[in-house]
Amino acid sequence: MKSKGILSQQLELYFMDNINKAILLELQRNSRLSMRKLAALIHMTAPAVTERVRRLEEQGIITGYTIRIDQQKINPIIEAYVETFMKSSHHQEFLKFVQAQKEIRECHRISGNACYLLKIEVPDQGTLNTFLEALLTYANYRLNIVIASTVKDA
Amino acid sequence: MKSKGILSQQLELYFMDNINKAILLELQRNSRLSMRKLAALIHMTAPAVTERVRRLEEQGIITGYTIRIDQQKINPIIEAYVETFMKSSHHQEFLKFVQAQKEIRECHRISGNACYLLKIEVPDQGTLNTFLEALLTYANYRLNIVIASTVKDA
DNA sequence: GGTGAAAACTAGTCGGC
DNA sequence: GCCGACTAGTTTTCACC
Repeated sequence: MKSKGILSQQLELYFMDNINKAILLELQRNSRLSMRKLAALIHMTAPAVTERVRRLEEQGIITGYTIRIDQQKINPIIEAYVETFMKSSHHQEFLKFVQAQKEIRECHRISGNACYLLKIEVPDQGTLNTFLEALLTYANYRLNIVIASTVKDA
Repeated sequence: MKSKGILSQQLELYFMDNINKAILLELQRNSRLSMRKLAALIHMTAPAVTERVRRLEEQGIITGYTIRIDQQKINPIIEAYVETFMKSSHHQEFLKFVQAQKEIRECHRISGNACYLLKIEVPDQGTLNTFLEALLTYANYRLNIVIASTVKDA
């Protein structure tokens, strides 16, 4: 086994050829594929593809195997994007608030008008109201309720 | 086997007990679990859990098995949320534009100030510029570039 | 919904290219 | 870095309770 210098190790770290791209694409479409079937899809053998998948995991490119769930079928929710304008510069406290509030699904620090863009999900208007009152402690906001969405698959 | 009336069939359609919730949670954490291991985790037997998963798929609650990918490691991108203000009411044409532009990852019709909130991903500033010029045909916009993000797991 | 066994499939390893 | 074959173990899928 050949030893490698630091540089080549780093270059290799995020090396991404067409085969790896194909692997990611197929696993994204169906993560339950066995290594054999995956190998067949990309015209390779199981051991080779297994090793590549192992590396993709090791490098943190594949960060998990999960399912897509139709949340709306389970319990309908109200989605909203909330632009927040910090009242003071207590960002640390605000970020703690973000972590604590389960209604907040995403928090994006953005340039431009607002300080943060929050994506929230609440079961009903009452919960929304409570949440917004809590938010007011930290920031003024502009509420954008989602009426319809199109999300493209990766 | 007891026959069921139309009503009970419909009620059953989205029936979601704690066991099904547990199944979804575990599969969300690891979709490659075998039915056996999944069954062990939720204190059931494999055939029982297999049947439940089959139904969850059939009902469209589980819509796919996929992987989480660290996109930033593969090719760093600029993410932005773009609020758009329609110049005219040609929504149909705009929605065609949304479908056609691969830079647009999500499109949310929202109440409030803007008409739509777009989430876009571009590889560089040049692409961003080209995209925004194309967008200007349909709408005025407010650009919010993402500096940092926290996304919570479902 | 549980059980047990048969049939099918799987990941992992090996020498060789 | 990849292949093909082999093996030991695991998984799914039944019929039946």
